Amino acid sequence: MRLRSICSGLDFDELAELEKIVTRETVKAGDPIFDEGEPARFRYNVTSGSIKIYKLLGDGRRQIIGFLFPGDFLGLALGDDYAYGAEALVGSELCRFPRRELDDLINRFPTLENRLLNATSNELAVAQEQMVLLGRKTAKEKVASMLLMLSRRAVERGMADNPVYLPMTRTDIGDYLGLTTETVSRTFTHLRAQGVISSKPGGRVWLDDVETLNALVEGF
Amino acid sequence: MRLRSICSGLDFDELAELEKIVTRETVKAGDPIFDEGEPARFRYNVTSGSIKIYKLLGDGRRQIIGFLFPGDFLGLALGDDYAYGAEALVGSELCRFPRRELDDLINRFPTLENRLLNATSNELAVAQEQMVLLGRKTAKEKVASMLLMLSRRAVERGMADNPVYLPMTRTDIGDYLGLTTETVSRTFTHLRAQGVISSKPGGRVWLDDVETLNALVEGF
DNA sequence: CGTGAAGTTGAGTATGCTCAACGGTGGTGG
DNA sequence: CCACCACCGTTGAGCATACTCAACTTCACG
Repeated sequence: MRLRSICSGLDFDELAELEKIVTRETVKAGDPIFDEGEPARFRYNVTSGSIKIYKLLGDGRRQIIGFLFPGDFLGLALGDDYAYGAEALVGSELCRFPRRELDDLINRFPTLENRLLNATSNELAVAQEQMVLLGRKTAKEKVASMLLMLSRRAVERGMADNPVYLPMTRTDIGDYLGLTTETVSRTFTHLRAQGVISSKPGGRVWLDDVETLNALVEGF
Repeated sequence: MRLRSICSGLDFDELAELEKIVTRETVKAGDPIFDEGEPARFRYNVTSGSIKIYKLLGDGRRQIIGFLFPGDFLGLALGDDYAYGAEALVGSELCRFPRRELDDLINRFPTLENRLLNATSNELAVAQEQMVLLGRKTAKEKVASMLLMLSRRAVERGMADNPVYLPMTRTDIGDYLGLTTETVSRTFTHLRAQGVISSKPGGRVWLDDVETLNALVEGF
């Protein structure tokens, strides 16, 4: 289970080699995993919890470039240093692979490389979708898109699609959508007033009117 | 030369196989290469010219997710359909590979797959950088970032770094930076008035004060 | 309970958008 | 060859969406 995503479809030899170099790591909510610009000594695979990855500008402005959930990779980028920082949103578990050794394995096992190519292509498509959101959507459309994205990803992990769980703060949501906390808060209030969503404490949001949410995402 | 980027580092057998399935395609300025949502029958490699790739919202809002130059790949994304549309900015040449056949070759030649993984990882890093631009930078910072990006990419292709060539319209620039044409135009005027850049007809822009441009990019 | 962080709401503002007019340029056809 | 026309770029005036600053409330955790 803990190597589910990276390992499924691999044969016995490959799995054994991966087991040899992996280290399990447990982090608490708010713990940094690595910082932007730090030497990239490890690559990771999330096995439980949720992680945010972000980039910073010189004056402290922050852009969250992704939220990661079980099965997602972390630290795959090229280059000697991490291109972004990573921090746990809630208590999480990770598989940690020394970069050198994992890259050697990737070169020796084409199945593994193929798996990584798929994961990276997928991440690229998600990033391109996010560019549309950041460049061309309104605050309401941005929030609607995020809610449906989280719902879709929960389904992918075999969870319920409807009460969406938001483990991140309003500030995190703002830094992900290119908005301020205040605007995020007002937008939630507005969607709630319209009867599109309803929320209960603990960061759970019900999607009451998925039709309207979808229309907001598509931009009609 | 025409297969430079996809082929360098490949051995004779691999090159010969690629030659067997490639078709050369020439397009004029403004010609579409494929549309978003169309079945993805081909993958491409740009050999000359420049291409824009973009995604659309239901009401026509457009986000340009990248400009491609010689050596860049096109249509690599997963899925049966193209996730974005592509159109030539100027007269361009492309190498076209039937998707099935190229994917077979990729599976047979790990060197080729490794090359694609690198290209995709690189594109992902660029996309993440663009998310920071779209979500957190001001109009002036966005334009400065784009100018330096084009300068850097020109150098990568062995061209001069300084007079930057802009083969795209103000509308394209706006759709790339998440701005309107008017704001792009005003920002250029402002940078020109400040003595940071100067421009001559034909879309050539001189970067006169690279220090200031860099400061704008880093966000201090 | 008390404390600090997170969330919400309000008032005023600013950055960038909309609508509009005008000038330049390149391509086309008379 | 030149006149016309469409497209592109620029500039202006007014406006709107989202930001800033600020106060207050709620919540989680000791």
